[in-house]
Amino acid sequence: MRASDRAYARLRDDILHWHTPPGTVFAEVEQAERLKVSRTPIREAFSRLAAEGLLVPLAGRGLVVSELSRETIIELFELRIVLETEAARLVAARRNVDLFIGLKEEFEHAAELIDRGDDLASYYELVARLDAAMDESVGSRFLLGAIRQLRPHLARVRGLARDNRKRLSDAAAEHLTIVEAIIDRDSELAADATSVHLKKSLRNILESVDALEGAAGGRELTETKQGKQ
Amino acid sequence: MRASDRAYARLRDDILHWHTPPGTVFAEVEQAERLKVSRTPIREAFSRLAAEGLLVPLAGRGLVVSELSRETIIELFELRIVLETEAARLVAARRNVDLFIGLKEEFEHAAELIDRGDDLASYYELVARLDAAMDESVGSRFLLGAIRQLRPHLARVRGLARDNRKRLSDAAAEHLTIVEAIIDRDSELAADATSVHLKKSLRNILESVDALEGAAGGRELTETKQGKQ
DNA sequence: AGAACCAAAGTTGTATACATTCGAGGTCGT
DNA sequence: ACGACCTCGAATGTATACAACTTTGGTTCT
Repeated sequence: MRASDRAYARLRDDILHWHTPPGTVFAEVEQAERLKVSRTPIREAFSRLAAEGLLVPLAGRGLVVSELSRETIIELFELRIVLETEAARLVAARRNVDLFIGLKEEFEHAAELIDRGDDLASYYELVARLDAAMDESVGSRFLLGAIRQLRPHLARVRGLARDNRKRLSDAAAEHLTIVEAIIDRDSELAADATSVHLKKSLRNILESVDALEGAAGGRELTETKQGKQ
Repeated sequence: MRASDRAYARLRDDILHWHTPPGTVFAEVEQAERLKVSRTPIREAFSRLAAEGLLVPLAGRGLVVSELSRETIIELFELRIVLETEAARLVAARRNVDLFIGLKEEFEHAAELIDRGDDLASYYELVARLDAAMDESVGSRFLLGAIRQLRPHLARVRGLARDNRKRLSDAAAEHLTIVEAIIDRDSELAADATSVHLKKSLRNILESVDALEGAAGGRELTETKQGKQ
C-alpha cells in the first residue's frame, strides 16, 4: 500500500470520526512528521481530501477541516434525495434483481435484530451492503460518482446523530419497503419510498443536532479554533 | 500563476478540444518535458484531471484520456437532466431574480443574432452567462458541485456535436422559456422547460454522433490506441 | 511449440533541498 | 493613538535524485 493511501485513509478517518473537528487546521510538514512520511504523500492526501470537500485550502496557512452546519446538512440531504431517488428508480427498472432477494430476507429480520440490541453494528453493516448492491446495479457511472461524492460528508453527519432504537427500527421498515419495491420492479414506489426514508432520516438528524446545540454539552458544530474564513 | 495550474489548464484544453482524443496515453516525464516543468506540477495536474474523470489511471503505463461513447453521453445527460431541473426549480423559487431580467432581453434578441450568423460565439457566451447566473443563484453548494463536475465532460461532448443554425435558434427559444419561468417564479415550469431543453439537446447531439459514426469520416469516438482496460 | 520465468526498461512513488509566496507582527511615520 | 509599510517567518510550490513496482519482451525449460 502506498504511503499516500495510508495518509489519506488516516486523515479521512480522523475527520469522519470527529477526532479533528471542523476548523482544525492542517499543515503539510506537521502531518508529515506525525505520520512519519515525507511531504509528498501528504500533499497527495490533502489534494484528495480537498477534492472531496472535507478540507478547504487556506491561503498561506494550510488546509482547514470544512464546517458542517445545520444548513450544510440540509443542502447535503436535498441533493442526496434527488440522487438516491433517481438511483432507486433506475435500479428498480433493471432486469436483474437477484442481488436484492437475499437483502429482503435480512431486512425482514432486522427488526428483531435491532430489538435484541446487542449488535447494532451488524445492522449498519447490512445497510452498507444495500448501498453496495445499489451501487452495483445503478448502471450510470456519473450518477454513481455523484452519490459517492456525498458519502464522506454523510459519514461525518452520522457522527452527529444519536442512534435511538425507535428510529433504527423505523428505518429498517423503510429499507424493507425500498427493497421490496425494487424486487417488484416498481420504480415509482422505490423512488417514493427512498424519498420518505431520507426525509425521515434528515428530520431525525436535525433533531439530534438541535438537541446538541441546545444543550451545548455535546460536540460543537462550529468550532472557534478557526482563525478566519 | 502556478506551474501546476498552467499544466492543468493546458492538458484540460487539449482534452476538451479533442487535440488528444480518448485513448491517448499520458506519462509524467513526457508531459513534463513538453510543458517545460518538472514532474511535480504535472502530477498535480494529472490528479486533478483524474478526479474529474477526464483521465483514467493505467497501472504502470500512465494515464489515458477517458472514452466518450454514445452510452456515456446518454448517462451524462441522464444525470444532467436530474441536476439541472432541480437547479432550475431552486433558482425559480428564489427571492432575487434581478440577475435574470437582463438575460431575458438578451435571449429575446438571440434569434436574430443567430440568424445574422456572423457571431455565433457571442451566443455561446450568452449561454455561459446564463449558466453563471444559475450557479450564483442555486444556493446549494453540493448541487452546484455536482453540476460543475459534469461541465468538463459536457464541454467535450460539445466538440462532437455539429452546430446547425436551426437547433441553435430552437435552443434560444427554450432558454428564453426557462429564463421567463424563473422571473415568474414558476418552479415547475422552469424545471420542465429545462428538461425539454436538455432532452432536445441530447437528441441533437446523438444525431450528430450517429452521423459521424456512420460516415466514419469524422473523428472517432472510440480510439484503438488504448492498450487495455 | 507452448508456457513459465526472468530480466530490463519505463513507469509511478517517495524523499528532500531549494524557491516563492503569503500572512502576522512589529515598527516607523503621521 | 492609528495607519501604512516593512521585515521576518512559516507555509506551500517546484525541481530533482532515488526507490519500488509493473509491464513487456525475450529466453529457457519442458
